[in-house]
Amino acid sequence: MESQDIDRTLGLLWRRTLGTPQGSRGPKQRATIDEVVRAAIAVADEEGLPAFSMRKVADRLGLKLMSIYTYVPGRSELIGLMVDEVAGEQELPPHKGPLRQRMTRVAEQLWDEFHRHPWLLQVENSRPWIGPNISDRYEWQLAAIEGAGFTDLQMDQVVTLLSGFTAGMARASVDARRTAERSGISDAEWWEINAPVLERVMPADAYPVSGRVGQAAGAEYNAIGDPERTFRFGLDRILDGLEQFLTVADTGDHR
Amino acid sequence: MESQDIDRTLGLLWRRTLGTPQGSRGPKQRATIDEVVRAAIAVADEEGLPAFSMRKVADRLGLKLMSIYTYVPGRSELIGLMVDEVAGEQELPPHKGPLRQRMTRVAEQLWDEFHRHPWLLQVENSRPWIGPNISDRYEWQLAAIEGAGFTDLQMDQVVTLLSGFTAGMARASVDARRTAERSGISDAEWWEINAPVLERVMPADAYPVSGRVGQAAGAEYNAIGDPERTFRFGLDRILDGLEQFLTVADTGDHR
DNA sequence: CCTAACTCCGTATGCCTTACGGAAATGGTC
DNA sequence: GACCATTTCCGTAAGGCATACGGAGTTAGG
Repeated sequence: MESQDIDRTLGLLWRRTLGTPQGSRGPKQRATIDEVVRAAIAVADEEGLPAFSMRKVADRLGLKLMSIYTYVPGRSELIGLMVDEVAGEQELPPHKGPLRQRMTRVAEQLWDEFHRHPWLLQVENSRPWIGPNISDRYEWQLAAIEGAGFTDLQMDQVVTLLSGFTAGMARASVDARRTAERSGISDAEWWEINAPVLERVMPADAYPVSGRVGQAAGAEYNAIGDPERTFRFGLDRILDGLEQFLTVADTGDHR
Repeated sequence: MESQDIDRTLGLLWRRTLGTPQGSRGPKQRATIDEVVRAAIAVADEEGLPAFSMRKVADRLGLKLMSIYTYVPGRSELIGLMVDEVAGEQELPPHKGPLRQRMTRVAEQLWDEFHRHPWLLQVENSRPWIGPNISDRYEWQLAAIEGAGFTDLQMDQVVTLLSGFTAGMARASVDARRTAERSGISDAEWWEINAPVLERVMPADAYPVSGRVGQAAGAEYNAIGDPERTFRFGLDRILDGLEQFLTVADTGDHR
């Protein structure tokens, strides 16, 4: 990655603040950066990130492949723009109500976003771009727990805890949904093929606990698991733990 | 995906149980499936999953590209074999000690595995393969909390909670490490390029809470965050929440 | 000894990103 | 009004990828 690309991408991320630096000479662009980003998001929404390609973005805009590179430096930078863009879709209303409700909203908001744009879970962000919507949301997430009794350091850890957990559960949920919708071989067919081998290879007594638990899960919901319910269960436990942490800190056990 | 590929891959996964069905006619294979899987893991360990290719696996074994396809049906099936293989690296010792310690070990084991094989976090498992090592580990994870007072359904949810959370935190940790080791542009250079733009675009008063929290984090550790410490903090809160759940259930408040 | 079955692999197809350079359009400047 | 620097759009090509197909050579069962 070239340093000028970093500069350029930052400029694109903050384009609403910085304005679009239009060199005035040449022909007008036939599309706008916003259209490119929106088209890219549409492609990713429909086909997922592995099938997302520069060509498909170009096709959707009636442009030819290489023209896209006059709008964005490359594929990974475009994905950075997409991530910040969808982070701006949700409102960040002023926080009110008790702490637990606020934290719940933080988690739920991410949960919804991951389900609206499942490809977010496939983004490699070894060097995350710092864009306006990401920044606003982080500020909003921290504000949700401001004044609750956490230290500054702990505030960051709490937000990371909620985000990380939610991402993990959303991944399971989205994978399950993808599996159900999978073209090619249906879920039923897949199990039909798996069953004879697995029965042969997994005798009943080899997996006593998993066998029992799997049966309970299969009886309760009609699938391997119910991701939404698992998300709720885990979130409740985490919130319990956080509240307890604040109580204990309050009575002086925790510095 | 063809149904015969599913069958074949299941056979490969459970090859130690089922034995290797050797058609006896033709020439002997020059390598073994285990060698292929081990070579593939080595490639992924060194270069990550995006750079992982069938050609590199072949090169490492002194075979030509297309020969790999006589061992495994394709790339995604090979990855399935790799996942199960590394799941078998860790011992699953009998559980002892208090519940909290047992659950900690479950989380720590995954934490370690993700750090030993960071590419695990990049695997798309919309249809997860059920292999022997995955199955054994799941049984072991459930056994860790067997008899603690959870219902069968809740046992699955607890394991999912611990796994999902750990994966989320490990992702942050691994990404941070990758960033630090990134070739091309160093972390320092990256911030040097970012800083002037961000200062211009993020005035001090626009992000009061993030600004304060970011400063606290920067002062405490020398980076954006300390993933290991965040993992510990979150895990402790989760374990608190789970213990509290059991206590409350015990006194009859929860059905 | 013959031949079915199997391994190894060369070739080709059709994706992908992106470097490079050319043609055409546009607006500022003389 | 003419010129030209700048910019857009895009054709081409290089180099990567997975994998379908078929051929050559090897092996063991009949």
